[in-house]
Amino acid sequence: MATATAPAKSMPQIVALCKRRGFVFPASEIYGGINGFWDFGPLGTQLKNNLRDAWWRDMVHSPPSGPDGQPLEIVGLDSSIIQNPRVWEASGHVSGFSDPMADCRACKARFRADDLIGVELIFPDVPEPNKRNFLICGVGTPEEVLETNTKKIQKLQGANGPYERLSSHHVFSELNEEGRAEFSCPNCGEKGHLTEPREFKLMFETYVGAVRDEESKTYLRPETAQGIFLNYKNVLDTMRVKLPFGIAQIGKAFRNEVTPRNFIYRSREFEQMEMEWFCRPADAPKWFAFWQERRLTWWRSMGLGAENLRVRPHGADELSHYARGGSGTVDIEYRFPFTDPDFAELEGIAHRTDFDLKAHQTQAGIKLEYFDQEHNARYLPHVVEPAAGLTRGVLAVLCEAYTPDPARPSKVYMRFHPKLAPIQAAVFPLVAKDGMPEVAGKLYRELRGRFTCRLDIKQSIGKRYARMDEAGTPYCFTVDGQTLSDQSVTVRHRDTAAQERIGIDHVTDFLAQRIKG
RNA sequence: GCGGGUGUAGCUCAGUGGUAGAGCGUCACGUUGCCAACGUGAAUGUCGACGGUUCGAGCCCGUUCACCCGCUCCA
Repeated sequence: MATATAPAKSMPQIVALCKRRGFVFPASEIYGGINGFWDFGPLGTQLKNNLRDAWWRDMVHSPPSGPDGQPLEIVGLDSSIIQNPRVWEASGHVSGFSDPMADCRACKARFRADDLIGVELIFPDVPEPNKRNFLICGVGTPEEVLETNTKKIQKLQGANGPYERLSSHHVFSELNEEGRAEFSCPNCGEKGHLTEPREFKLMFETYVGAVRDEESKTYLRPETAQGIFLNYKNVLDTMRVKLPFGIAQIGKAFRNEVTPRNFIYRSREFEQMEMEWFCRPADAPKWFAFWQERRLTWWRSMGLGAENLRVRPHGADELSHYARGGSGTVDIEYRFPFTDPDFAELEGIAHRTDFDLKAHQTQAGIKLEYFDQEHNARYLPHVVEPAAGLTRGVLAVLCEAYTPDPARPSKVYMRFHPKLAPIQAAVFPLVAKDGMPEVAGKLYRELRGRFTCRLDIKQSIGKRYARMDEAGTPYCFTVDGQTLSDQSVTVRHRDTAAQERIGIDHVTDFLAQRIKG
Protein backbone atom coordinates (compact mmCIF):
# COMPACT_ATOMS: atom_id res chain seq x y z
CA MET A 1 0.00 0.00 0.00
CA ALA A 2 1.21 3.45 -0.83
CA THR A 3 -0.35 4.59 2.42
CA ALA A 4 2.41 2.87 4.35
CA THR A 5 4.63 5.91 4.02
CA ALA A 6 1.85 8.48 4.21
CA PRO A 7 2.01 10.73 7.29
CA ALA A 8 -0.31 9.58 10.05
CA LYS A 9 -3.63 11.38 10.23
CA SER A 10 -4.00 13.27 13.44
CA MET A 11 -7.45 13.61 14.92
CA PRO A 12 -6.78 17.00 16.58
CA GLN A 13 -5.63 18.32 13.21
CA ILE A 14 -8.72 16.99 11.48
CA VAL A 15 -10.89 18.61 14.15
CA ALA A 16 -9.00 21.88 13.72
CA LEU A 17 -9.49 21.84 9.95
CA CYS A 18 -13.18 21.08 10.37
CA LYS A 19 -13.54 24.14 12.55
CA ARG A 20 -11.28 26.37 10.44
CA ARG A 21 -13.01 25.60 7.17
CA GLY A 22 -16.58 25.44 8.42
CA PHE A 23 -17.26 21.71 8.46
CA VAL A 24 -18.04 21.10 12.13
CA PHE A 25 -18.34 23.45 15.11
CA PRO A 26 -18.82 22.60 18.77
CA ALA A 27 -22.52 23.03 19.57
CA SER A 28 -23.46 26.09 21.66
CA GLU A 29 -19.81 27.08 21.57
CA ILE A 30 -20.24 30.66 22.81
CA TYR A 31 -21.85 29.25 25.97
CA GLY A 32 -18.98 26.86 26.56
CA GLY A 33 -20.30 24.04 24.43
CA ILE A 34 -22.37 21.03 25.46
CA ASN A 35 -20.95 17.56 25.82
CA GLY A 36 -21.89 15.23 23.01
CA PHE A 37 -23.40 17.70 20.57
CA TRP A 38 -21.93 19.25 17.43
CA ASP A 39 -23.11 21.66 14.78
CA PHE A 40 -22.40 21.29 11.10
CA GLY A 41 -21.07 24.40 9.40
CA PRO A 42 -21.77 25.42 5.81
CA LEU A 43 -19.34 22.95 4.24
CA GLY A 44 -20.14 20.15 6.69
CA THR A 45 -23.84 20.53 6.05
CA GLN A 46 -23.31 20.31 2.30
CA LEU A 47 -21.04 17.29 2.72
CA LYS A 48 -23.61 15.58 4.93
CA ASN A 49 -26.42 16.38 2.53
CA ASN A 50 -24.39 15.00 -0.36
CA LEU A 51 -23.75 11.73 1.49
CA ARG A 52 -27.37 11.56 2.59
CA ASP A 53 -28.64 12.21 -0.94
CA ALA A 54 -26.31 9.60 -2.38
CA TRP A 55 -27.71 7.03 0.06
CA TRP A 56 -31.30 8.01 -0.74
CA ARG A 57 -30.63 7.85 -4.46
CA ASP A 58 -28.87 4.49 -4.25
CA MET A 59 -31.47 3.03 -1.89
CA VAL A 60 -34.81 4.54 -2.86
CA HIS A 61 -34.58 6.01 -6.37
CA SER A 62 -32.29 3.42 -7.81
CA PRO A 63 -31.68 0.50 -5.48
CA PRO A 64 -29.40 -2.28 -6.63
CA SER A 65 -30.70 -5.26 -8.54
CA GLY A 66 -31.38 -8.38 -6.51
CA PRO A 67 -29.57 -11.71 -6.81
CA ASP A 68 -31.94 -12.65 -9.64
CA GLY A 69 -31.15 -9.48 -11.57
CA GLN A 70 -34.55 -7.90 -10.92
CA PRO A 71 -34.66 -4.32 -9.60
CA LEU A 72 -35.50 -4.15 -5.91
CA GLU A 73 -38.33 -2.07 -4.57
CA ILE A 74 -37.66 0.30 -1.72
CA VAL A 75 -39.92 3.16 -0.66
CA GLY A 76 -39.14 6.15 1.52
CA LEU A 77 -40.55 7.32 4.82
CA ASP A 78 -40.13 10.15 7.27
CA SER A 79 -41.66 9.35 10.63
CA SER A 80 -41.96 11.43 13.76
CA ILE A 81 -39.11 11.64 16.24
CA ILE A 82 -41.54 11.48 19.15
CA GLN A 83 -43.90 8.54 19.20
CA ASN A 84 -46.37 7.07 21.62
CA PRO A 85 -44.24 5.87 24.56
CA ARG A 86 -45.72 2.38 24.24
CA VAL A 87 -43.66 2.05 21.07
CA TRP A 88 -40.49 1.99 23.13
CA GLU A 89 -41.92 -0.45 25.64
CA ALA A 90 -42.86 -2.81 22.83
CA SER A 91 -39.52 -2.40 21.08
CA GLY A 92 -37.64 -3.38 24.23
CA HIS A 93 -35.85 -0.07 24.57
CA VAL A 94 -37.46 1.01 27.84
CA SER A 95 -36.24 -2.11 29.61
CA GLY A 96 -33.19 -2.96 27.55
CA PHE A 97 -31.88 0.54 27.20
CA SER A 98 -31.05 1.33 30.79
CA ASP A 99 -28.20 -0.48 32.44
CA PRO A 100 -27.77 -0.52 36.22
CA MET A 101 -24.14 0.25 36.99
CA ALA A 102 -22.19 0.00 40.24
CA ASP A 103 -18.80 1.52 41.01
CA CYS A 104 -16.15 0.37 43.43
CA ARG A 105 -15.28 3.27 45.71
CA ALA A 106 -11.92 1.71 46.51
CA CYS A 107 -10.46 1.02 43.08
CA LYS A 108 -12.86 3.01 40.85
CA ALA A 109 -13.77 0.00 38.73
CA ARG A 110 -17.27 -0.05 37.24
CA PHE A 111 -19.53 -3.02 36.73
CA ARG A 112 -22.90 -3.78 35.28
CA ALA A 113 -24.86 -4.51 38.43
CA ASP A 114 -26.92 -7.21 36.76
CA ASP A 115 -23.77 -9.04 35.63
CA LEU A 116 -22.22 -8.89 39.08
CA ILE A 117 -23.05 -11.97 41.10
CA GLY A 118 -22.07 -13.63 44.35
CA VAL A 119 -21.90 -17.40 44.93
CA GLU A 120 -22.32 -18.48 48.52
CA LEU A 121 -20.09 -21.25 49.86
CA ILE A 122 -20.73 -23.27 53.04
CA PHE A 123 -18.05 -25.18 54.94
CA PRO A 124 -19.91 -27.94 56.83
CA ASP A 125 -16.81 -29.21 58.67
CA VAL A 126 -16.33 -25.93 60.52
CA PRO A 127 -17.90 -26.30 63.97
CA GLU A 128 -20.25 -23.73 65.45
CA PRO A 129 -19.94 -20.92 66.44
CA ASN A 130 -17.23 -20.24 63.83
CA LYS A 131 -19.30 -21.63 61.02
CA ARG A 132 -20.13 -19.01 58.40
CA ASN A 133 -20.76 -18.69 54.70
CA PHE A 134 -18.35 -17.13 52.25
CA LEU A 135 -19.40 -15.08 49.27
CA ILE A 136 -17.39 -15.39 46.06
CA CYS A 137 -18.04 -12.40 43.86
CA GLY A 138 -17.46 -11.81 40.18
CA VAL A 139 -18.86 -11.05 36.78
CA GLY A 140 -20.48 -13.73 34.64
CA THR A 141 -22.13 -17.07 35.33
CA PRO A 142 -21.68 -18.78 38.74
CA GLU A 143 -19.34 -21.31 37.13
CA GLU A 144 -17.21 -18.57 35.60
CA VAL A 145 -17.03 -16.76 38.91
CA LEU A 146 -15.86 -19.90 40.73
CA GLU A 147 -13.38 -20.55 37.95
CA THR A 148 -11.80 -17.11 38.18
CA ASN A 149 -11.57 -17.38 41.95
CA THR A 150 -9.96 -20.84 42.09
CA LYS A 151 -7.01 -19.70 44.17
CA LYS A 152 -9.14 -17.94 46.74
CA ILE A 153 -11.34 -21.02 47.08
CA GLN A 154 -8.35 -23.31 47.47
CA LYS A 155 -7.15 -21.10 50.28
CA LEU A 156 -10.53 -21.27 51.99
CA GLN A 157 -10.54 -25.04 51.62
CA GLY A 158 -7.12 -25.22 53.20
CA ALA A 159 -8.40 -23.44 56.26
CA ASN A 160 -11.95 -24.78 56.47
CA GLY A 161 -12.10 -28.11 54.68
CA PRO A 162 -14.43 -29.06 51.81
CA TYR A 163 -17.21 -26.71 50.78
CA GLU A 164 -20.72 -26.91 49.45
CA ARG A 165 -22.22 -24.38 47.12
CA LEU A 166 -25.62 -22.81 47.61
CA SER A 167 -27.67 -23.63 44.54
CA SER A 168 -28.93 -20.11 43.92
CA HIS A 169 -26.59 -17.14 43.60
CA HIS A 170 -27.02 -13.48 44.48
CA VAL A 171 -27.32 -10.81 41.79
CA PHE A 172 -25.90 -7.51 42.98
CA SER A 173 -28.58 -5.36 41.38
CA GLU A 174 -31.31 -7.24 43.27
CA LEU A 175 -29.84 -6.83 46.75
CA ASN A 176 -30.66 -4.36 49.49
CA GLU A 177 -28.05 -2.29 51.29
CA GLU A 178 -27.16 -5.09 53.74
CA GLY A 179 -26.71 -7.60 50.96
CA ARG A 180 -24.57 -5.22 48.95
CA ALA A 181 -22.30 -4.64 51.96
CA GLU A 182 -21.31 -8.32 51.84
CA PHE A 183 -20.10 -8.02 48.26
CA SER A 184 -16.45 -7.59 47.50
CA CYS A 185 -15.12 -5.90 44.40
CA PRO A 186 -14.08 -8.43 41.73
CA ASN A 187 -11.28 -6.12 40.72
CA CYS A 188 -9.57 -5.13 43.97
CA GLY A 189 -11.19 -7.56 46.40
CA GLU A 190 -12.22 -4.85 48.88
CA LYS A 191 -15.48 -5.69 50.61
CA GLY A 192 -18.37 -3.27 51.01
CA HIS A 193 -17.08 -0.57 48.72
CA LEU A 194 -19.49 -1.03 45.84
CA THR A 195 -21.99 1.79 45.32
CA GLU A 196 -25.67 1.13 44.96
CA PRO A 197 -26.60 0.44 41.35
CA ARG A 198 -27.51 3.50 39.37
CA GLU A 199 -29.56 3.47 36.21
CA PHE A 200 -27.98 4.82 33.09
CA LYS A 201 -30.93 5.91 31.03
CA LEU A 202 -29.85 5.91 27.45
CA MET A 203 -33.10 7.33 26.09
CA PHE A 204 -33.80 11.04 26.33
CA GLU A 205 -37.07 11.67 28.10
CA THR A 206 -39.41 14.50 27.34
CA TYR A 207 -42.97 15.52 28.13
CA VAL A 208 -45.73 16.11 25.65
CA GLY A 209 -48.22 18.81 26.47
CA ALA A 210 -48.29 21.47 29.13
CA VAL A 211 -48.68 19.17 32.11
CA ARG A 212 -45.49 17.49 33.15
CA ASP A 213 -46.45 14.18 34.72
CA GLU A 214 -45.73 10.49 34.19
CA GLU A 215 -48.71 10.24 31.85
CA SER A 216 -47.21 12.75 29.45
CA LYS A 217 -43.70 11.32 29.48
CA THR A 218 -42.26 10.06 26.25
CA TYR A 219 -38.92 9.67 24.54
CA LEU A 220 -36.83 11.03 21.72
CA ARG A 221 -36.32 8.09 19.41
CA PRO A 222 -33.06 6.17 19.94
CA GLU A 223 -33.32 4.70 16.44
CA THR A 224 -35.30 5.56 13.33
CA ALA A 225 -36.19 1.94 12.66
CA GLN A 226 -39.27 1.81 14.89
CA GLY A 227 -40.97 4.49 12.83
CA ILE A 228 -40.68 2.15 9.89
CA PHE A 229 -42.22 -0.79 11.73
CA LEU A 230 -45.05 1.45 12.92
CA ASN A 231 -45.85 2.39 9.33
CA TYR A 232 -45.25 -1.02 7.81
CA LYS A 233 -48.99 -1.69 7.52
CA ASN A 234 -49.71 1.79 6.15
CA VAL A 235 -47.13 1.27 3.44
CA LEU A 236 -48.50 -2.17 2.59
CA ASP A 237 -52.01 -0.78 2.36
CA THR A 238 -51.15 2.21 0.20
CA MET A 239 -48.13 1.50 -1.95
CA ARG A 240 -49.02 -1.78 -3.75
CA VAL A 241 -45.76 -3.30 -2.56
CA LYS A 242 -45.17 -7.03 -2.39
CA LEU A 243 -42.64 -9.01 -0.43
CA PRO A 244 -39.72 -8.64 -0.59
CA PHE A 245 -39.53 -4.87 -0.32
CA GLY A 246 -37.83 -2.21 1.74
CA ILE A 247 -38.74 0.96 3.60
CA ALA A 248 -35.97 3.52 3.99
CA GLN A 249 -35.69 6.46 6.33
CA ILE A 250 -33.09 9.07 7.18
CA GLY A 251 -33.35 11.09 10.34
CA LYS A 252 -32.12 12.20 13.70
CA ALA A 253 -31.86 9.81 16.62
CA PHE A 254 -30.89 10.49 20.21
CA ARG A 255 -29.00 8.47 22.78
CA ASN A 256 -27.87 9.70 26.14
CA GLU A 257 -24.47 8.10 25.78
CA VAL A 258 -22.50 7.57 28.97
CA THR A 259 -19.36 8.84 27.33
CA PRO A 260 -19.59 10.80 24.10
CA ARG A 261 -16.20 10.51 22.48
CA ASN A 262 -14.09 10.89 19.40
CA PHE A 263 -15.39 14.08 17.83
CA ILE A 264 -18.69 13.39 16.07
CA TYR A 265 -18.24 9.61 16.22
CA ARG A 266 -20.30 9.03 19.33
CA SER A 267 -22.54 12.01 19.86
CA ARG A 268 -25.83 12.17 21.70
CA GLU A 269 -27.73 13.54 18.73
CA PHE A 270 -26.92 11.93 15.42
CA GLU A 271 -28.37 10.93 12.10
CA GLN A 272 -29.18 7.47 10.85
CA MET A 273 -29.87 6.07 7.42
CA GLU A 274 -31.87 2.92 7.94
CA MET A 275 -33.59 0.56 5.61
CA GLU A 276 -35.82 -2.26 6.79
CA TRP A 277 -35.96 -5.04 4.23
CA PHE A 278 -39.09 -7.15 4.65
CA CYS A 279 -38.88 -10.67 3.28
CA ARG A 280 -40.00 -14.27 3.65
CA PRO A 281 -38.43 -15.79 6.77
CA ALA A 282 -36.85 -18.54 4.68
CA ASP A 283 -35.18 -15.98 2.42
CA ALA A 284 -33.75 -13.85 5.21
CA PRO A 285 -30.28 -15.46 5.28
CA LYS A 286 -29.95 -14.89 1.54
CA TRP A 287 -30.86 -11.21 1.88
CA PHE A 288 -28.66 -10.84 4.92
CA ALA A 289 -25.66 -11.88 2.81
CA PHE A 290 -26.85 -9.78 -0.11
CA TRP A 291 -27.07 -6.54 1.84
CA GLN A 292 -23.73 -7.07 3.52
CA GLU A 293 -22.05 -7.18 0.17
CA ARG A 294 -24.02 -4.28 -1.32
CA ARG A 295 -23.50 -1.98 1.63
CA LEU A 296 -19.77 -2.60 1.73
CA THR A 297 -19.58 -1.84 -1.98
CA TRP A 298 -21.58 1.33 -1.45
CA TRP A 299 -19.21 2.72 1.15
CA ARG A 300 -16.33 2.05 -1.22
CA SER A 301 -18.17 3.96 -3.92
CA MET A 302 -18.26 6.93 -1.55
CA GLY A 303 -14.48 6.98 -1.71
CA LEU A 304 -13.60 5.05 1.44
CA GLY A 305 -10.48 2.96 0.91
CA ALA A 306 -10.94 -0.80 0.78
CA GLU A 307 -8.07 -1.21 3.22
CA ASN A 308 -9.91 0.95 5.75
CA LEU A 309 -13.16 -1.01 5.56
CA ARG A 310 -14.02 -4.43 6.87
CA VAL A 311 -16.98 -6.57 7.78
CA ARG A 312 -17.05 -8.01 11.27
CA PRO A 313 -19.70 -10.48 12.47
CA HIS A 314 -21.00 -9.90 15.99
CA GLY A 315 -20.23 -12.50 18.60
CA ALA A 316 -23.24 -14.23 20.13
CA ASP A 317 -22.76 -12.26 23.35
CA GLU A 318 -22.95 -8.84 21.72
CA LEU A 319 -26.14 -9.32 19.72
CA SER A 320 -28.87 -6.78 20.29
CA HIS A 321 -32.06 -7.84 21.98
CA TYR A 322 -33.85 -7.81 18.62
CA ALA A 323 -31.23 -9.77 16.71
CA ARG A 324 -31.01 -12.93 18.79
CA GLY A 325 -32.29 -16.01 17.07
CA GLY A 326 -31.67 -14.84 13.51
CA SER A 327 -28.76 -15.01 11.14
CA GLY A 328 -26.98 -12.53 13.38
CA THR A 329 -25.49 -9.10 12.89
CA VAL A 330 -22.45 -7.85 11.06
CA ASP A 331 -20.84 -4.47 11.36
CA ILE A 332 -19.25 -2.65 8.48
CA GLU A 333 -16.32 -1.04 10.20
CA TYR A 334 -13.99 1.76 9.24
CA ARG A 335 -10.46 2.29 10.42
CA PHE A 336 -10.68 5.76 11.94
CA PRO A 337 -7.51 7.60 12.95
CA PHE A 338 -8.60 7.30 16.58
CA THR A 339 -9.05 3.53 16.32
CA ASP A 340 -6.14 2.74 14.02
CA PRO A 341 -4.99 -0.02 13.72
CA ASP A 342 -8.40 -1.09 14.98
CA PHE A 343 -11.75 -0.40 13.37
CA ALA A 344 -15.09 0.99 14.55
CA GLU A 345 -18.67 0.59 13.44
CA LEU A 346 -20.01 2.57 10.52
CA GLU A 347 -23.06 0.51 9.73
CA GLY A 348 -24.74 -2.52 11.24
CA ILE A 349 -26.57 -5.10 9.21
CA ALA A 350 -28.88 -7.11 11.42
CA HIS A 351 -31.31 -9.90 10.86
CA ARG A 352 -34.02 -8.57 13.18
CA THR A 353 -36.22 -11.55 12.44
CA ASP A 354 -39.88 -10.77 13.14
CA PHE A 355 -38.97 -9.44 16.59
CA ASP A 356 -40.32 -5.94 16.06
CA LEU A 357 -43.43 -6.70 14.04
CA LYS A 358 -44.32 -9.44 16.49
CA ALA A 359 -43.82 -7.14 19.45
CA HIS A 360 -45.95 -4.39 17.94
CA GLN A 361 -48.61 -6.85 16.82
CA THR A 362 -48.90 -8.09 20.39
CA GLN A 363 -48.60 -4.76 22.17
CA ALA A 364 -50.80 -2.76 19.84
CA GLY A 365 -53.23 -5.59 19.22
CA ILE A 366 -53.18 -4.95 15.47
CA LYS A 367 -52.66 -7.74 12.96
CA LEU A 368 -49.46 -7.11 11.03
CA GLU A 369 -49.28 -10.39 9.14
CA TYR A 370 -48.63 -10.45 5.45
CA PHE A 371 -50.71 -12.58 3.11
CA ASP A 372 -48.39 -14.25 0.64
CA GLN A 373 -50.54 -15.06 -2.43
CA GLU A 374 -47.76 -16.89 -4.16
CA HIS A 375 -47.35 -19.40 -1.33
CA ASN A 376 -50.89 -19.03 -0.04
CA ALA A 377 -49.56 -18.37 3.45
CA ARG A 378 -50.02 -15.79 6.16
CA TYR A 379 -47.00 -14.81 8.25
CA LEU A 380 -44.97 -12.03 9.78
CA PRO A 381 -42.15 -11.08 7.43
CA HIS A 382 -38.59 -11.20 8.64
CA VAL A 383 -36.52 -8.05 8.53
CA VAL A 384 -32.96 -7.53 7.39
CA GLU A 385 -31.78 -4.09 8.40
CA PRO A 386 -28.82 -2.19 7.00
CA ALA A 387 -28.58 0.70 9.50
CA ALA A 388 -25.88 3.21 8.74
CA GLY A 389 -24.72 6.19 10.72
CA LEU A 390 -24.88 9.28 8.53
CA THR A 391 -22.94 11.30 11.08
CA ARG A 392 -20.35 8.56 11.35
CA GLY A 393 -20.27 8.30 7.59
CA VAL A 394 -19.47 11.99 7.34
CA LEU A 395 -16.67 11.51 9.85
CA ALA A 396 -15.28 8.56 7.90
CA VAL A 397 -15.41 10.59 4.69
CA LEU A 398 -13.67 13.51 6.41
CA CYS A 399 -10.95 11.24 7.83
CA GLU A 400 -10.46 9.44 4.54
CA ALA A 401 -10.25 12.71 2.64
CA TYR A 402 -7.79 14.35 4.99
CA THR A 403 -4.45 14.16 3.20
CA PRO A 404 -1.35 15.83 4.61
CA ASP A 405 0.98 17.07 1.88
CA PRO A 406 3.97 19.05 3.10
CA ALA A 407 4.79 19.95 -0.50
CA ARG A 408 1.80 22.18 -1.05
CA PRO A 409 1.10 25.60 0.48
CA SER A 410 -1.91 24.45 2.48
CA LYS A 411 0.10 21.47 3.84
CA VAL A 412 -3.09 19.45 3.61
CA TYR A 413 -5.95 18.89 1.26
CA MET A 414 -9.30 17.14 1.47
CA ARG A 415 -9.55 14.42 -1.11
CA PHE A 416 -13.31 14.03 -1.30
CA HIS A 417 -14.89 12.04 -4.04
CA PRO A 418 -16.04 14.76 -6.49
CA LYS A 419 -19.68 13.80 -6.01
CA LEU A 420 -19.42 14.35 -2.25
CA ALA A 421 -17.27 17.48 -2.22
CA PRO A 422 -19.18 20.35 -0.62
CA ILE A 423 -17.75 22.71 -3.22
CA GLN A 424 -17.53 20.93 -6.52
CA ALA A 425 -15.96 23.69 -8.55
CA ALA A 426 -14.36 27.09 -8.18
CA VAL A 427 -13.99 29.78 -10.80
CA PHE A 428 -11.14 32.30 -10.66
CA PRO A 429 -9.95 35.12 -12.82
CA LEU A 430 -6.17 34.80 -12.86
CA VAL A 431 -5.95 38.50 -12.07
CA ALA A 432 -8.68 40.99 -11.35
CA LYS A 433 -8.36 43.07 -14.51
CA ASP A 434 -8.52 43.07 -18.30
CA GLY A 435 -12.07 41.75 -18.28
CA MET A 436 -11.17 38.46 -16.65
CA PRO A 437 -13.51 38.92 -13.66
CA GLU A 438 -16.41 39.47 -16.05
CA VAL A 439 -15.71 36.26 -17.98
CA ALA A 440 -15.23 34.32 -14.74
CA GLY A 441 -18.46 35.75 -13.36
CA LYS A 442 -20.36 34.63 -16.43
CA LEU A 443 -18.95 31.08 -16.17
CA TYR A 444 -19.78 31.01 -12.46
CA ARG A 445 -23.39 31.97 -13.09
CA GLU A 446 -23.69 29.20 -15.65
CA LEU A 447 -22.28 26.57 -13.32
CA ARG A 448 -24.00 27.44 -10.07
CA GLY A 449 -27.37 26.19 -11.22
CA ARG A 450 -26.03 22.65 -11.54
CA PHE A 451 -23.05 22.42 -9.22
CA THR A 452 -22.01 23.73 -5.84
CA CYS A 453 -19.66 26.40 -6.95
CA ARG A 454 -17.58 29.33 -5.71
CA LEU A 455 -16.32 32.46 -7.42
CA ASP A 456 -13.20 34.02 -5.92
CA ILE A 457 -11.63 37.13 -7.36
CA LYS A 458 -9.57 38.45 -4.49
CA GLN A 459 -5.93 37.84 -3.62
CA SER A 460 -3.26 35.78 -5.32
CA ILE A 461 -4.12 32.73 -7.36
CA GLY A 462 -1.99 30.53 -5.11
CA LYS A 463 -3.92 31.56 -2.07
CA ARG A 464 -7.18 30.76 -3.77
CA TYR A 465 -5.98 27.30 -4.82
CA ALA A 466 -4.76 26.66 -1.29
CA ARG A 467 -8.11 27.56 0.21
CA MET A 468 -9.88 25.25 -2.18
CA ASP A 469 -7.47 22.45 -1.25
CA GLU A 470 -8.57 22.64 2.37
CA ALA A 471 -12.21 22.80 1.36
CA GLY A 472 -11.65 19.77 -0.86
CA THR A 473 -12.80 21.38 -4.10
CA PRO A 474 -11.82 18.94 -6.85
CA TYR A 475 -11.67 21.36 -9.78
CA CYS A 476 -10.73 25.00 -10.13
CA PHE A 477 -11.32 26.80 -13.43
CA THR A 478 -9.16 29.81 -14.11
CA VAL A 479 -9.83 32.49 -16.67
CA ASP A 480 -6.55 33.97 -17.93
CA GLY A 481 -5.26 36.13 -20.76
CA GLN A 482 -5.55 33.32 -23.26
CA THR A 483 -9.24 32.88 -22.43
CA LEU A 484 -9.94 36.27 -23.89
CA SER A 485 -8.53 35.27 -27.25
CA ASP A 486 -9.44 31.58 -27.62
CA GLN A 487 -12.27 30.91 -25.12
CA SER A 488 -10.31 28.30 -23.17
CA VAL A 489 -9.77 28.06 -19.43
CA THR A 490 -7.37 26.06 -17.27
CA VAL A 491 -8.61 23.26 -15.02
CA ARG A 492 -6.56 22.71 -11.93
CA HIS A 493 -6.89 19.25 -10.40
CA ARG A 494 -6.94 19.19 -6.62
CA ASP A 495 -5.17 15.86 -6.08
CA THR A 496 -2.23 16.47 -8.39
CA ALA A 497 -2.20 20.27 -8.71
CA ALA A 498 -1.80 19.55 -12.44
CA GLN A 499 -3.47 21.76 -15.01
CA GLU A 500 -5.04 21.22 -18.37
CA ARG A 501 -6.77 23.56 -20.74
CA ILE A 502 -10.32 23.08 -21.98
CA GLY A 503 -12.82 25.16 -23.87
CA ILE A 504 -14.97 27.34 -21.67
CA ASP A 505 -18.02 25.79 -23.36
CA HIS A 506 -16.98 22.36 -22.15
CA VAL A 507 -16.74 23.13 -18.47
CA THR A 508 -20.28 22.01 -17.68
CA ASP A 509 -19.80 18.69 -19.47
CA PHE A 510 -16.41 18.26 -17.86
CA LEU A 511 -17.94 18.58 -14.40
CA ALA A 512 -21.06 16.57 -15.13
CA GLN A 513 -18.97 13.68 -16.35
CA ARG A 514 -16.73 13.59 -13.30
CA ILE A 515 -19.28 14.28 -10.62
CA LYS A 516 -21.82 11.74 -11.70
CA GLY A 517 -19.70 8.62 -11.02
C1' G B 1 -18.69 8.29 36.58
C1' C B 2 -12.97 7.68 37.76
C1' G B 3 -7.74 9.03 36.57
C1' G B 4 -4.32 12.01 33.51
C1' G B 5 -3.74 16.17 30.05
C1' U B 6 -5.34 20.72 27.65
C1' G B 7 -8.09 25.49 27.45
C1' U B 8 -4.75 32.89 25.66
C1' A B 9 -7.05 36.27 18.39
C1' G B 10 -10.28 32.36 13.06
C1' C B 11 -5.85 28.53 13.40
C1' U B 12 -1.01 27.13 15.78
C1' C B 13 1.07 28.72 20.06
C1' A B 14 4.52 32.07 23.43
C1' G B 15 3.69 34.57 27.82
C1' U B 16 6.19 31.84 36.25
C1' G B 17 2.27 37.99 39.98
C1' G B 18 3.04 44.35 37.38
C1' U B 19 0.19 47.95 30.23
C1' A B 20 -2.45 41.30 26.07
C1' G B 21 1.77 39.00 22.39
C1' A B 22 3.87 36.35 17.76
C1' G B 23 3.40 33.61 13.24
C1' C B 24 -0.16 32.22 9.88
C1' G B 25 -4.98 33.24 8.26
C1' U B 26 -8.96 37.16 7.44
C1' C B 27 -10.25 42.18 5.42
C1' A B 28 -8.88 46.85 2.46
C1' C B 29 -5.71 49.27 -1.13
C1' G B 30 -1.65 48.73 -4.41
C1' U B 31 1.17 45.29 -7.07
C1' U B 32 1.00 40.46 -9.26
C1' G B 33 -0.37 36.40 -15.91
C1' C B 34 -0.82 29.98 -12.25
C1' C B 35 0.08 27.64 -6.53
C1' A B 36 -0.94 30.64 1.09
C1' A B 37 4.37 35.88 -3.53
C1' C B 38 5.31 41.22 -2.23
C1' G B 39 4.26 46.24 -0.06
C1' U B 40 1.16 49.37 3.01
C1' G B 41 -2.75 49.52 6.28
C1' A B 42 -6.82 47.39 9.36
C1' A B 43 -10.02 44.42 12.38
C1' U B 44 -10.07 40.60 15.95
C1' G B 45 -9.56 38.66 22.79
C1' U B 46 -14.68 38.94 29.01
C1' C B 47 -6.79 34.92 28.59
C1' G B 48 -13.19 28.77 28.83
C1' A B 49 -16.69 30.35 33.15
C1' C B 50 -17.51 31.49 38.39
C1' G B 51 -15.41 32.44 43.06
C1' G B 52 -11.07 33.19 46.34
C1' U B 53 -5.91 34.96 47.75
C1' U B 54 -3.31 39.64 46.60
C1' C B 55 -2.20 46.67 46.38
C1' G B 56 -2.36 43.99 41.70
C1' A B 57 -4.14 37.38 38.72
C1' G B 58 -3.60 34.97 31.88
C1' C B 59 -0.11 33.20 35.80
C1' C B 60 -1.44 31.09 42.67
C1' C B 61 -5.91 28.38 45.16
C1' G B 62 -11.05 26.32 44.83
C1' U B 63 -15.26 25.10 41.91
C1' U B 64 -17.31 24.35 37.22
C1' C B 65 -17.70 23.69 31.77
C1' A B 66 -15.67 21.89 27.23
C1' C B 67 -12.13 19.03 24.43
C1' C B 68 -8.16 15.06 24.15
C1' C B 69 -6.02 10.27 26.20
C1' G B 70 -6.82 5.92 29.39
C1' C B 71 -10.55 3.08 32.25
C1' U B 72 -15.85 2.12 32.18
C1' C B 73 -19.88 1.97 28.79
C1' C B 74 -21.75 1.62 23.82
C1' A B 75 -29.27 -2.14 23.47
